[in-house]
Amino acid sequence: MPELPEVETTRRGIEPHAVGRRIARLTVYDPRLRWPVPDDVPPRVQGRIIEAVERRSKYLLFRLAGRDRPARDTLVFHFGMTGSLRVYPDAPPRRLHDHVDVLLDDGTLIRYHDPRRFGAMLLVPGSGDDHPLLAHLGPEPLESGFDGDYLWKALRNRSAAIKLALMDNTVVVGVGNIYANEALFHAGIRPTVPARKVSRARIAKLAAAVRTVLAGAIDSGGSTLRDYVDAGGRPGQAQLTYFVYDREGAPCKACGQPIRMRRLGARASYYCPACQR
DNA sequence: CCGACAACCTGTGAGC
DNA sequence: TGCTCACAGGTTGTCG
Repeated sequence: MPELPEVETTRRGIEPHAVGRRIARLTVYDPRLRWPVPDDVPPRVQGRIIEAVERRSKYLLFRLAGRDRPARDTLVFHFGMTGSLRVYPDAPPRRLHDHVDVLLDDGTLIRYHDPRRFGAMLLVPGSGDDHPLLAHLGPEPLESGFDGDYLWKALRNRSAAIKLALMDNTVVVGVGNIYANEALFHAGIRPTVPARKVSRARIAKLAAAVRTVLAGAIDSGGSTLRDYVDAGGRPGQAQLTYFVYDREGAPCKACGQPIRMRRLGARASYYCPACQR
């Protein structure tokens, strides 16, 4: 499910229900996620106030106020491929693959659901900025640190295919397989080109395309291919705007040529042979 | 250092 | 109808 737009859409759906509320109870029904949820997470989280719901990369971060002393901690979720976090005014019956319930003091329930269990939930001290998962992340693509100059400098010595480099979290965060394909289409760059061979001007175009593609997908409520729903259970619409992803053989929306698919690494890569050089 | 690949899981759709 | 296989939004870890 989730690249940056889906996580951000989820964050926006949860934030108004959660900020300022106290966690009444955290229940782990099935701790088997990417890393097993430690037994001490519920007692360490219960009774604490959620001060903010933020996003870094594809991680959703609940900032928890200190219970007695002012130390803050962060409850981190990652959605893997099929994870989703939903808000319910009243708890519905549990379903298969529901893993965690976060019950708030006004009765609101936030429930984590993840069939494939590639997702994670962990409690990290403080802001978590120095945690191994978060410490080495590149810039946020929608913030000011990410622009054509930055991306050119980050890629100018990389021999890997541009699409693989764009999906590298140390270069820029949040760009997964779908939006890497889409951004490269809008920039007119073939996914297989070595990153360092792309001109500075075309890299600038790519940085702009990453931003517009991600921002547009957030506006559309994210992409729903199969599982993804937002915090209110609604599917996204961004998949309706794809130019290349999962469109092998279909005509390019710009020039009519059939879209092609190649595997790069183990990931399907889609491109227009005429528009992308 | 880098790249290639397997691994972690379940569900679904295609093909036979 | 039912079996088997390939593949799916992500990331980590290992090997060469």
